Amino acid sequence: MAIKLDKSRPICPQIEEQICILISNGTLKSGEKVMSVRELAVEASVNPNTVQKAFEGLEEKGLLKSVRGSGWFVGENGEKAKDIVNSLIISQTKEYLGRMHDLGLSNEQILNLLRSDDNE
Amino acid sequence: MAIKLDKSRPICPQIEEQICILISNGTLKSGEKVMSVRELAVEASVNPNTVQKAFEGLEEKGLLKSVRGSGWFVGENGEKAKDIVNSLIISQTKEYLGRMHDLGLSNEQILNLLRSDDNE
DNA sequence: ACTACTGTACTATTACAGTAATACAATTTT
DNA sequence: AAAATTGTATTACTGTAATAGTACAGTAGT
Repeated sequence: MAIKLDKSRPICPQIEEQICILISNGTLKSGEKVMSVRELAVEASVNPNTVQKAFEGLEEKGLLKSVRGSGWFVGENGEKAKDIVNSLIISQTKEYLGRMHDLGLSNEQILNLLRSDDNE
Repeated sequence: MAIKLDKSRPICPQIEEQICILISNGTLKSGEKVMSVRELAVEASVNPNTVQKAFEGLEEKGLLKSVRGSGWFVGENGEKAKDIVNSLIISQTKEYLGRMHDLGLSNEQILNLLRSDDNE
């Protein structure tokens, strides 16, 4: 379960996002146990408190549930994860398009830019 | 000179970015005087110190220059602004594509998504 | 039972961005 | 000359994110 983080952005939501992705694409399955708070903290070179907070956020969303003393487990509602990932895709795309428009690009210019980026 | 800011992100670099755009697209011309630190702070509902910091950043980049007691003026090198805007476009596009890949989208899926977003 | 692991809770500390208020210096305007 | 406006500098405060350290509670394996 590799977690890659961008240290220049808030870490907690990034952890939530990554786990959400792993659930949505089936890498983490319903009922499955996930890495412990301390374990993931070491792997991601992050403070256990930060991981704890992220897991609690995912619990509120119904993606994880905790069993005290035993561990954290993936929730039963796998579709929820896909919904969240989709909304992330949409919101981040809107944000990106807005920025590009601010920077003076038309929709067509944006598409051309992305097409050329494919060939790198 | 309208400045629109996203309060959920660091303000200082946003101000720098917006001014840079205004210079690159010719809204602000070489030698022209820009709004005063205090004036812009009021217009953008932001602290004067933050504007001051942003202007100093733009001075380092050669886009603005200050005359004590008189005001801030647009520098002579208009091409520099365009270069900076272009590098912003490229870096933010790379970042966006990276995020979308993390979220499980292929290049083709991203292009389709953006094409459909055009028709909103 | 014991040990090791787990989640949970709490306080203190650090770092950073932005705010707030004030004072001073230089130029422009009147 | 005086007043107003500008840039500049300094200090203190606030809110937030993350770290650090510690302690406690529940579970699992031996």
